[in-house]
Amino acid sequence: MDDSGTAERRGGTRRARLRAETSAEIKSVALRLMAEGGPDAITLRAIAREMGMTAGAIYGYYATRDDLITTLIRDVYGSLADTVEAARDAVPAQDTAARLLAWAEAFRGWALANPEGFRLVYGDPVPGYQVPEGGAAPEAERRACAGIIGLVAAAWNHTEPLEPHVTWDPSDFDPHLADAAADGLPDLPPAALALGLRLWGRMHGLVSLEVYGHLRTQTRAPDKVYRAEMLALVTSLGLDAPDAAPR
Amino acid sequence: MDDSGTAERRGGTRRARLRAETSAEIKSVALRLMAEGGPDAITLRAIAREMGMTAGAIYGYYATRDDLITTLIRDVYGSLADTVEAARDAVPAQDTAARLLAWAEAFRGWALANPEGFRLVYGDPVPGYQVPEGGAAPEAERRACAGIIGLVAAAWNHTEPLEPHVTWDPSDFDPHLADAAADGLPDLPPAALALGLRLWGRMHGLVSLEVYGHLRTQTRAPDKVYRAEMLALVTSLGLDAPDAAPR
DNA sequence: CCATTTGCTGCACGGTGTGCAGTTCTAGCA
DNA sequence: TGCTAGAACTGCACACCGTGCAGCAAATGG
Repeated sequence: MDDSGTAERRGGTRRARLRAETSAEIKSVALRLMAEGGPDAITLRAIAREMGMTAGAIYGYYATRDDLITTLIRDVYGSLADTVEAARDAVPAQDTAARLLAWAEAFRGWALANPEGFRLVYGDPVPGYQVPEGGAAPEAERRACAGIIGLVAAAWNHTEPLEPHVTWDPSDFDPHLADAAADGLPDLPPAALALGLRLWGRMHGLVSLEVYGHLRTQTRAPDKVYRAEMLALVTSLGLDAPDAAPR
Repeated sequence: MDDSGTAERRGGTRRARLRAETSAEIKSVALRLMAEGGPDAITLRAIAREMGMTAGAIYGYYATRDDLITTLIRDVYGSLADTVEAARDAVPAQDTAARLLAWAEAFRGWALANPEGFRLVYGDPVPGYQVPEGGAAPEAERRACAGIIGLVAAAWNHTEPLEPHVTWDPSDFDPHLADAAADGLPDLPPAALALGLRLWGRMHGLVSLEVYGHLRTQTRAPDKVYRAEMLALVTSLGLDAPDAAPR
């Protein structure tokens, strides 16, 4: 059925292909289980049961349960980064305020649509999982940070005069942070990096409270609260905030 | 040694006292285990082992493991509320900006000193734990919210003109929220409640990112970032921010 | 002094992650 | 085409976990 002899030339041998498919199926089953029953539902035995295998068989694909979780985090964080970047890029590049709002709304929307994914990425992912050194998904996290900092950079001319004069040192930040954000932007001052992280925290705060159920006990309109905060954020950057109900 | 007959009149019989002590010891051992080995270390068997008992014995004090966790959350959240309130009250009542900053710094300080407690309260507390309906510690959470909203109320005269005009409905918020904050404050407009929640989120965001290890991979000075954000927050309320380095 | 209540043990059940000996199947060579 | 090395998988074991329950011992209270 297949050219076993020369198969290695065009994308790996049949064995390797089957292996990759099984590995991908493990991940997809794990994600499905997580979506259905929460992060606690990710158990090797459940995955194996679903696939008609034994738990031990998974150890042929992932050295340990935490390795599997780390891979899942990488994938999920990547999908988050894709989502917010797509939302941003659906808005004309000139309208920085709208791009920032689109990013922020997409972030909250993704988090509420994938609460398990949000917990996986930003919280205690799963019983007993230990985040590996250097973070679980450094690449996607840098993408997210770079995206926000890029928006800050686009607004920086308006924003800089409004910022309090705190003296920053470039060494206060991860070197990759400035590099990733500086796509065409010659040299962004460290204060802008700090502002980017602050914006990140500002978006993360309300969304995190909401995902973990702390906000809904206090208000019935978390969306309005979040939107008001994001409008205030845009204003604080010196940008013109659109009207309250743009949609 | 004690008057067993009339003991019930002054604080419970000897049996009840011993029972209360054992119950308290269970909690303290659980907290110690959590501080040493993370939230995952809170297992009934480990607690019992530490106390020279059997796991089953704990069921005489707490109906289920989740009940114990809920009690722990209540205690820990209460200690957080105590800490931030004390820090706020150590500052003269007139200086609202300084009181807010003290609150914010105490919040971050507590979170970094008790990361497990922070996870317990604001994150997935422990493997498989389900937050009971209405939240695990509604009383302490209301205290925390009321504290922030009280600070907003104290600043409201300065702040109101700066706020964007979003129309809020009083029914957007939990009725208890306004009640708890309105200690002598006759009727706080809903916009101030919304602002309080937004401040809560703004403090929570950076601290949460830092506790879960997302901030340190991007910056070496999370304290500076947080402080800058809090100074900007104070300014955005229309208050005079103190100098950058008050201590 | 005795009956009752209470606290606890010992054990069982089903669940978990993790290894390892042994078996089955398949890929690739002769 | 047949054969063999090795990959993939099973079955089982171990040590944990939360949770119940029968039974026992001690403290309590009349």
